Amino acid sequence: MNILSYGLLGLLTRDESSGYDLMLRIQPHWPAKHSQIYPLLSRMEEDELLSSRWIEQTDKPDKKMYKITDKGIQVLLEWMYTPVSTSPIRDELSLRLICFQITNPALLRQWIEERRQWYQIRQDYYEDLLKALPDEAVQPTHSYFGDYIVNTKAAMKAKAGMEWCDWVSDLIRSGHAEQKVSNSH
Amino acid sequence: MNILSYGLLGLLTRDESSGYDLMLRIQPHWPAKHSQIYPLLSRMEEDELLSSRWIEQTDKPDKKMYKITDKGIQVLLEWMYTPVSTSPIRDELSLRLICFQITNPALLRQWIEERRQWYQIRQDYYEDLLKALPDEAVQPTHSYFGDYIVNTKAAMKAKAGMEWCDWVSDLIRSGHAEQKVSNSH
DNA sequence: CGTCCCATGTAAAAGGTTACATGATTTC
DNA sequence: GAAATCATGTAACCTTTTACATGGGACG
Repeated sequence: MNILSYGLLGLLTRDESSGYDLMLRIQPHWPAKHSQIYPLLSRMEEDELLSSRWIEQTDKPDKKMYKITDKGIQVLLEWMYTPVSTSPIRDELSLRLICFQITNPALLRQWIEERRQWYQIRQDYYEDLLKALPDEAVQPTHSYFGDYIVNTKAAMKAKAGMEWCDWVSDLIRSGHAEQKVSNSH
Repeated sequence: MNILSYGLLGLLTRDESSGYDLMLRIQPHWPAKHSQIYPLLSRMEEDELLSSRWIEQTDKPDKKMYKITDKGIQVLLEWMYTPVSTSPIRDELSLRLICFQITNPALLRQWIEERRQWYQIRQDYYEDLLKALPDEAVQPTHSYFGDYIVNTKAAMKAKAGMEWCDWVSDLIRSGHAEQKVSNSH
């Protein structure tokens, strides 16, 4: 049982879902391909954390709907009371920046511009997800409160990324800077 | 040749380094264990991107110092002109939050508190790295400008994370909220 | 006396990506 | 006619983590 498996179990506490649908639902929080998800679901069914049934469809391919079992809920609950891990952050851009001097300043400007666009797309994406939530999700007792704060986190992180890009752009435009305090942008 | 390999090559454009030292130097930007780095360095030496020599030490174990070759610089430069990838973001906390309702509110408060502390430690860490840089690193022409902006990025991200934690804490303290606009905290 | 830092390596296992494989329906 | 969406699965490969393996010096 890895983190992704628990995440899938968690999604299944809300709705009965197909593997394909679970892939789409978990993507915003934990990118995973179908080739990784289908075997995990099979294994969890073997371990009796999930049960499944085939739904026949006429216009679309048939699908296998998964449901969490009592044992599944128990296993999920046990996980919830274990320490939360923090994932390592790996950004190729960082590795390029620390040696970008061997190239030219235009390349730096291009990277920052591209990255800013990427952050913008991400911010828009998560704000769309927020808009799709019911208004009552802002209340801590609401069942979608978790989605509300998680999507807000992603949007805030993207915004911080954009601010960093703008800060770098200003720095390279002016060619110099007064201070090197990180939170004085 | 994976991203980590290029990152190691990049660090070696600055100084001749041992594998152990490269591990310590790359950790802030790309977490990697020695067991991953040593084989990559060996392979790059085989491919003649690096050369090495043993340095005998009396008080510490002997070490193998790596130097980048002309071929290595060429390969690194080619990589610099390829598209920059963006790493997927995976956070266990997000997966827990979207189904935390099956537990209790105290657990949520605990997770946010712990996460805030973690962000604080990260911010302090990257600000210490910034303080260790020479003052002139703020200038885009300086050889440490890359480190300056990369460490600032990490510090800003950590700060954004803390702001999110505080925002969530406020939400759960007040028990309700007026708006659900992400950038109105 | 135990733990941390230095320093190098290998092996096995787990996690994740890319490619292979199939196939109907819808949309441009 | 091409591409995207829905829908499931397997196999090969690459990346990363954990564990095995060794050993001296410093510090408390």
